[in-house]
Amino acid sequence: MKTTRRRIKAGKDETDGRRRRGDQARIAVLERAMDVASVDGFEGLTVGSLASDLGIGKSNISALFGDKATLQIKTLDAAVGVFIENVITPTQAEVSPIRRLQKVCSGWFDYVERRVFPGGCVLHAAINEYRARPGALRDKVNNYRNTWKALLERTIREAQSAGEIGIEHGAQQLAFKLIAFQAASNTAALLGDKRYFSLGREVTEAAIAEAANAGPRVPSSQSGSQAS
Amino acid sequence: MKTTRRRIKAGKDETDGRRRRGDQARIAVLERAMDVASVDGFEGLTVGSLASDLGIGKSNISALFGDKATLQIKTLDAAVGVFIENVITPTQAEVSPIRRLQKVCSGWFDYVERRVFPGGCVLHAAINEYRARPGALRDKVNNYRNTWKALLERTIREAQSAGEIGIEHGAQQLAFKLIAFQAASNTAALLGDKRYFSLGREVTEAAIAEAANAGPRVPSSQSGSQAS
DNA sequence: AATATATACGAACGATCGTACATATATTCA
DNA sequence: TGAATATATGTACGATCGTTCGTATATATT
Repeated sequence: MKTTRRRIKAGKDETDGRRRRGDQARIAVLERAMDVASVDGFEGLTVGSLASDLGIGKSNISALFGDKATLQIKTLDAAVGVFIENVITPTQAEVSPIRRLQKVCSGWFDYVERRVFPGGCVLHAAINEYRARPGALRDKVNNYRNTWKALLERTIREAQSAGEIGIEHGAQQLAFKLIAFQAASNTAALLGDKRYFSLGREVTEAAIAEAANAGPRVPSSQSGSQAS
Repeated sequence: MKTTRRRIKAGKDETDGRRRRGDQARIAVLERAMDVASVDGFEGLTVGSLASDLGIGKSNISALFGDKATLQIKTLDAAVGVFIENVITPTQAEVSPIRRLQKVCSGWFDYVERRVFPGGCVLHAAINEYRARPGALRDKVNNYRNTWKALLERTIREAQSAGEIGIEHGAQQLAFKLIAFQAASNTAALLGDKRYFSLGREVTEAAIAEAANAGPRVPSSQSGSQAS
């Protein structure tokens, strides 16, 4: 089931039986590593526990990936690939920029709610783990974050060019809000705060709808003001 | 300098020289542990590096705190104490609920910008580290998060009762937005994204001002449809 | 002065960490 | 066929992990 939920496509050398075997072994390691990293962090990855989880030897993992730093990088790349495949790719067919924006946002909430990764959004996991730690992984995470930022901002600007969103709304500002709602919803989901998670969905839709000045208000939102 | 920036008050037994000595030693350890935890996480705390940083023996730390789990808990408690002292306490004198809300929010941004902790807001650090990891620390972190949530929501409701904010605005919804802006601003600050950090300040002020329907617009953007 | 308590130190333990090395097996290529 | 390549295994190494033990020092209590 996890195998059908996501899949890393095998490498090019599908003719060479040796590399095919190795690629499948690497994929198996990465599938497990992504789940572990999303929960315990990329620094929480250990060759030993990974090997015992998969029933193989530590030295095999070392042989497949070289050293641990490479394993972490490959795991991050693979995880972002899964993120793209689950959140971004399904929305590219939509021609209307604002509807593409709506779809990619609602798709993000679905992706978290479906627990594609047991630790929630792997991008937020990586960002928060390396936000204050210099190194190659932080640079890589920062690049991925900037890519996600750019995608949202570009889509918003396209919607402005298409007249779907008034130009008086700052694209950066709306993108910031959407990213902020995602960050808070991610932790809310994992901490079991269902109310705040669904609030994240609501205010996200409302923010987009408000930018498109045909926007309906957020549904009164005053659904009983009890705290948790 | 850091010593003046924050300070853990010594224990009760100030008469007993032994306990006074031990309390100061514990404080020294915790001061360092808080900084490390805010950057490398509470799981990144190690007795060995902590001891060598402070020029003392590992066994001394063990003797002072018992085991590592206790050290982590004490570090979290101390860090939250610093958070409260820096963000919450200075605002309690303000009688107007909405101005108290404004102050506590702008105080949070100051606290992150001043790097009271080198890793940014220690509460967000802890939340993201333990969001998916069962255990005593996660429960503790969740309680602290709920306390912060409750403080914001309560202040908003008090502002509503005082007529400073219309009751048509959901207290939970506004609190969610403020917390979300904080989460995104925290990572932005630490990743060097100054633009997004200042955007966090702006949209926070705008969200509060908009709730108070006397709210001025956020400069040049976020205008148009004023909320009901 | 004698006893008790709490902090400090140093050495050592078993466990796990990442890594290296020698070796075996599977697959390809000449 | 034999040589070359890539994956797999097992063992071992040094480093660091958290923790324990015995002991020394400082302070308090009697």
